[in-house]
Amino acid sequence: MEYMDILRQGSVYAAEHLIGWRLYVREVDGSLTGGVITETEAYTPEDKASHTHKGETLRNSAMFLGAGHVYVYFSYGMHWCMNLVAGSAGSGQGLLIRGIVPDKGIEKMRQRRNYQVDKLLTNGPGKVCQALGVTGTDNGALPAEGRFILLPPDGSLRLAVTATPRVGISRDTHRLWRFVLATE
DNA sequence: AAGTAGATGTTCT
DNA sequence: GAACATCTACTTA
Repeated sequence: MEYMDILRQGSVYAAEHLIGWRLYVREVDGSLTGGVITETEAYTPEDKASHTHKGETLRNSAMFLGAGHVYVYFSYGMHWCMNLVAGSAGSGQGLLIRGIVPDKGIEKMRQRRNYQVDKLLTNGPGKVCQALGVTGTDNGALPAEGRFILLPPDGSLRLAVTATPRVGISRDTHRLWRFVLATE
């Protein structure tokens, strides 16, 4: 399946089924930086923890652009976090990229992350954006425009996906909308 | 190994 | 003012 077909199914479906896919950013020199998506969280308008729960605002407007767009927001006054927008235009749903395992451009990520040990490079949503160089200027972008690239899982990988409660929220904590890749 | 505090800006009450 | 889809450094055991 194409990644767009997965995103169009909605954020919960996409958050689960994009685990194992590879997310890359194209650098200005043309090289790729990124890796395997290992952790995601889904958000929908019905969900009280979602930025879109109270409708469209200036900050969250990219979440209403429809499947395939990128929503980047500024978190806790310090960090950028990126989502892939899912569902149809106007539906206001997306999935937060919480973690990847780098497999391209690792040296660039180490520099951007101030030479953290590799295990800590991209194991959190703020860390992912810092390592990939994603900021507010990427808000509203489309992968089709070439800066973001999504590739299917490496066929040799055995994918075991686990659903858990989401991290860092205080409302609608009962939803099992965090998905992690359990490697074996 | 586990817990706490501090940084810091935007959004909402 | 308070809360916040976070991260790091520093404490205590």
